[in-house]
Amino acid sequence: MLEGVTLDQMRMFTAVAEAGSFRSGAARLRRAQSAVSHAIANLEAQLGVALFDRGGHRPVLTPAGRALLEDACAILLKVDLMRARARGVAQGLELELAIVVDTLFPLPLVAAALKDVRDTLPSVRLRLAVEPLVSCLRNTWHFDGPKRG
Amino acid sequence: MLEGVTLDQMRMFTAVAEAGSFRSGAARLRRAQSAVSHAIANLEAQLGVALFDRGGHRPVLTPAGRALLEDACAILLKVDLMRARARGVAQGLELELAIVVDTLFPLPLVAAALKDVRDTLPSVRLRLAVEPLVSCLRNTWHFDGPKRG
DNA sequence: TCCTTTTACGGCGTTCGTAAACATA
DNA sequence: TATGTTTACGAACGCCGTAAAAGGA
Repeated sequence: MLEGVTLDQMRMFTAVAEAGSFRSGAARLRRAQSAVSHAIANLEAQLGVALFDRGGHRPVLTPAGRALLEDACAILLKVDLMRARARGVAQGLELELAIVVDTLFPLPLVAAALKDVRDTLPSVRLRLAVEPLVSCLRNTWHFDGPKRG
Repeated sequence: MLEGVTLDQMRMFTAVAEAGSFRSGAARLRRAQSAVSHAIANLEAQLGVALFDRGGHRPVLTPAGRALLEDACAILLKVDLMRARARGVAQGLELELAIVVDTLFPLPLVAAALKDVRDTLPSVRLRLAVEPLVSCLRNTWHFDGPKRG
């Protein structure tokens, strides 16, 4: 409690912000309201900022809260991405991203995008095909999400 | 311990990776070696990946460890940035970033970078000076890390 | 009066530290 | 043998949940 913003605190924070109240935020995380209340209070103490305005019946984000909410969301997103990459590496299952672009689409944009993907997710194997758009409908296979286990 | 990667674990992880050993990593964080050992073991269990290869006398990063280390560093960086922004907002103290670039450096790049900074950190006041590089050495002040407290 | 948040208190889990056992060059 | 990591065990700290109190509409 002396040095430490926590990922759990951020999860509580985003849940409350999205749900609109401590109660529903707590319900979303299957936690008691008191736990959420404590966590948010601690987070506010850590940051030295009031995240919510408790003036009214429902808590409403302060300007600081709005700004910091973006940070929290971005951080949680990155954590999920890290876990996802770890799962991929752990299972040895090389995720594959197959992309088919029309011959008319500006290739440099695709190249730049793929480079970003490669930098962010080195474990993902990329495959690029440039074809007239009609053939896409015949050649691409159906994709319904990653298989588990 | 069933669901939760922790920021503390990531701090331990990066400290060990940078220091080159559990012992020196622990020393850097003012913690006992056992604490670091436990934390890293838990992190590995959470991610389902071996982060270090304990074959030799010194632990060495596995390929997965190298990849995930980048994620951890990026996350910790974002957390620090969030805390910094919170401090700025809390104290009302407008942080100021003074940048001096050589006259030969392509200005559009600087402009783009400053725009990004402005988008990410609206509370930071930016100041840009374009000067011949020699004057930098006289005008910039010494920087030896963030002050604490 | 109803709904929501905060506070009090007790239990539980996790983490940390000291110290001994183990492995490697 | 010396350096460094893991394991064992005891203690402390923090978090969560139940329940009662306080604040708005």
